[in-house]
Amino acid sequence: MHHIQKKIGSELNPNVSVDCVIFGFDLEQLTVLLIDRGEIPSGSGPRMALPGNLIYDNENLDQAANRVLAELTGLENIYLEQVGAFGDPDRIHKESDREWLKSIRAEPEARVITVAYFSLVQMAHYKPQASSFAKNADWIPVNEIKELAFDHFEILQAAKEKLKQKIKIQPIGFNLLPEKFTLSQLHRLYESILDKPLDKRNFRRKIQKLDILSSLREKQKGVPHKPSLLYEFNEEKYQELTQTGFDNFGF
Amino acid sequence: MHHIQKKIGSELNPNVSVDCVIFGFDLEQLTVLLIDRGEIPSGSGPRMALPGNLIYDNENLDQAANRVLAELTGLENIYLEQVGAFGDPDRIHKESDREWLKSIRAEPEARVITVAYFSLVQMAHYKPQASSFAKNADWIPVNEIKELAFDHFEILQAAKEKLKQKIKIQPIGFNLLPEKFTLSQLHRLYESILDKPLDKRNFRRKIQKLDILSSLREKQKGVPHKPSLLYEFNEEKYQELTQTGFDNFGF
DNA sequence: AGAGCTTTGTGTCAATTTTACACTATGCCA
DNA sequence: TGGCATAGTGTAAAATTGACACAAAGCTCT
Repeated sequence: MHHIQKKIGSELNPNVSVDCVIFGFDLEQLTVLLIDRGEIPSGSGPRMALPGNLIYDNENLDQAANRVLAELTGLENIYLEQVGAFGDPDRIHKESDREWLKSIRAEPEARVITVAYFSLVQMAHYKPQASSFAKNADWIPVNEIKELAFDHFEILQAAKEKLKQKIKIQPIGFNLLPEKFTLSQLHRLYESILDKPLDKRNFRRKIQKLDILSSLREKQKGVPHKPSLLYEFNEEKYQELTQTGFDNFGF
Repeated sequence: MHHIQKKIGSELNPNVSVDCVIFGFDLEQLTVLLIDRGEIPSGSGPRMALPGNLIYDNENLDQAANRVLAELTGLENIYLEQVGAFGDPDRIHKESDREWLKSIRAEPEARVITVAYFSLVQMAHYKPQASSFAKNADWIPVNEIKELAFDHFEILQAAKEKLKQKIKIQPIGFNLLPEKFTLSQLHRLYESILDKPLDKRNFRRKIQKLDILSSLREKQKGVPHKPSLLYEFNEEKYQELTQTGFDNFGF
């Protein structure tokens, strides 16, 4: 991202990049923040790609991922987790990709391995930054994504799977919801991530039994139907729960 | 590993290495194959390290991990799974580490990120290769490992955790056992990996209900107690099981 | 004001799974 | 033959899961 000033005394490492799968939830379905690389000169490859960049030699991988995220979204201190490293020697092959890579200061001929992360953000908090990328960034429902540039589709699949496994073990889903949310929204979220229907009553029962939600004395307003009670995630109660060795939400 | 001939047309990538956490099971506890780097000139750091090496520019990460594994153990086609990428810019700091790195052709000053894998091998299959490393390689019980060179201890922890999670979802433990094994051995294995006691009768019931073992009409011999029946893992039955969408062993 | 629409919120019962727990059987060894 | 060590087995109570249907609340439209 050429608008970012190069840090003094640091160099881009030509061999290692990070890519971020930034998940959001529009209260209906799971979405991912993708970048439209625009019309590509000679290429016919997919236009959409995950945000990412080369790392600097003086930052660690987590820092690099946080940086990429912040440059694009302006968000800091958000949930971020490594998915893994990807990198076939021939992962870059299209002429169009080379052009693109030059634009982010990568050397098109270099063999690059990329470390993928996924992050969970509240879509409402997202404010596109004035970077060259953010202009072309957009939330796309995961289920509508059929292909991506480079090996990004493969990375997306791995990120979805990791998220799926992780949410069975930790209640990280709250990072995707507003502070105040309804049980129905939480229900939809779990269905989206686990990619299967969950019985409404059984879901509610299970969640309530965990006792990690605070019920607010507050209702939805302005909805054209019976308004729902609002809830908040209760970090303290969750900490108590984990201290008992609990690590299985049973989904 | 300087005894390995450099592949024609390939170069070592100075920025990316792989490290392998090679798990074994001595029928009592979980062990890891570590390399003793020997007396270190000026250093006081830990002598033991995970096997690993830089990657070649013409191999992918999985291939590199398989290569490291084969160079050390002579084993091929064994269970291997990525743990993740590690790499603080300052992960190498000791003078002694620099000497060591030179010996594996790494550039001591370069910033290296490493991609960690874990693999599961039958200890009985392990035959040390005639490499400079294998002479000093040895199986160490995981619970006795208190420190390792570089950031390898952190990697080991991550590998243990990954193995723990994975075995709750897939019956990969069989890779650590001989073809024929007893239920008690399997029981001990699960206890070692999950790091908690499991009730004997409940464990046996659960495993048997899965119906992925073939009972052999054969008993242990030469043991100074009642001999146990021997079992084999039944790959076909496991495939049937997974085709029902099964992905939770309930541990 | 009332009818209709949409989503919320709730309980029970049967089936399954989990947990806790102790004694007999078998083969080796001394 | 007695002692030792581990294998192998069953049950009952408690907890969890899965399937399932209808009344309540607020909005909208007429």
